[in-house]
Amino acid sequence: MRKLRTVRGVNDLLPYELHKHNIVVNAGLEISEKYNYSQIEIPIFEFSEVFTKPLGKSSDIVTKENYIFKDRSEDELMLRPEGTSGVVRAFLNAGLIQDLPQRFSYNGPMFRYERPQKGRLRQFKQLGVECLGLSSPMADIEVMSLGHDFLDKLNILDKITLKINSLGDFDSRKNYRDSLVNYLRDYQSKLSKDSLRRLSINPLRILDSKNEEDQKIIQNAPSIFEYLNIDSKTRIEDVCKGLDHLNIKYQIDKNLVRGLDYYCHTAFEFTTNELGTQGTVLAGGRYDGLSKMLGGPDVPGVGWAAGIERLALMVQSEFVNAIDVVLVGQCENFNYLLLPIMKKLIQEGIKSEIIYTGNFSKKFKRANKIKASYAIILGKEEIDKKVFKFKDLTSGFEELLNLNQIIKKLKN
RNA sequence: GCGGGUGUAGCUCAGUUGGUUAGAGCGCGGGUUUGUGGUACCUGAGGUCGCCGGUUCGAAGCCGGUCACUCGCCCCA
Repeated sequence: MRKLRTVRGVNDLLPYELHKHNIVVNAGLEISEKYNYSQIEIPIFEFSEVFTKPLGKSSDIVTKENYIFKDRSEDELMLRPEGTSGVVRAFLNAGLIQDLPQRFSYNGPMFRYERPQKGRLRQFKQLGVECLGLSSPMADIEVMSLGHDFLDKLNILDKITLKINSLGDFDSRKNYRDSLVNYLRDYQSKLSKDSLRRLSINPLRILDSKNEEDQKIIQNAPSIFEYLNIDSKTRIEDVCKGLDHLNIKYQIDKNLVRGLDYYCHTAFEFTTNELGTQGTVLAGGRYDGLSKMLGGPDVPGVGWAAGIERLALMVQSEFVNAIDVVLVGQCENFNYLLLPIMKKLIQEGIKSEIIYTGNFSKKFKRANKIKASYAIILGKEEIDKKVFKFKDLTSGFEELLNLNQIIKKLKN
């Protein structure tokens, strides 16, 4: 038979892998809930505008990485490449603007048509939080603290660095952008091909170029901090102050830029160097203009998204699928007698499996393989005496007991 | 979209300058064991050598193409 395969960059998740994903998701949802972020679920695809308007025409996510298609009614739809736009759209649709602030958490698959790499897939999962309706820098600090606690819960904080920057408000950013472009124009001949392209599309991106020549040029480039107006400047100072109060370590990275148009002011990334080039594990920032871009009223917002696959790669945890007890009968007919026994055990919260086939030898081999702790054995002798043989598979000790006695022992 | 590396059994990998029937370990099945597992021994199954084409008397190994994986770039979580 010819092997069927999955679509490139779209992977199966087998139990031992899903196990780590679940650790990540559960930790994220739990800590979010404690911070009073309520779980929300939004569609996996939307009208394309939901994403194209906020993300910006210059972003690759919109121009070349999208999964766009038309449905039977000729509506142009898009598989979601990220979560924030959809959450804000849902928030606006539900009229929750009447009841601010709103705090949401979400998790689920996102889709980007990219070249797959380690920690980067075409269908990948994100877990994120959004805090809507608070313009105070306190909200920025809050979501970063939440992200920090999340990574702490996963026991990977020692491998993580938090980098923050301010992109300023719209005016500051515009002024800075102009002066940066002005500066870079003088070096046009020396800039890398990629950066040259970015010069007209998204000049801020040149700041985090990995090209060595570019790096040299950038070193003497004007800094965003020189162009922050008072409001923007105090904001980033307040954010730093808050992090200090929480004893959260961070680095100011003036070259940290966000790729998506809707970001402003605070931008941050939790990164690791354990995952090769895909080091960003949780990232976000403030997006005060997003709601307006979607056609809604001005609503300030701040949030982040974390890559579940990337975090799962860092989590240390082995998948052990052990079982409390197996039930083995002497012959196939006894399986019927074992069914209600298994049901009872399961009702008592005891993980059980009847081993249906094979002779005793085979059944015990399987019991061993699936890491069973105990076996309940039912043969002719036991039926005559109206008991079960209960075996401790670690010690090999066997005794004749009735079901209630067995349950008592198993629950100890 | 661009560049590098890789592709042999379920998994990890050998396979000499191209040579006849492609191997190992682990795992899997059967047995030694007709009421008892782990250990040990015996034994068996499992391969279009990613795919297509070319060179050759002969290709797992060489050449071209293609697909997939992987690392980096772009981009991003």
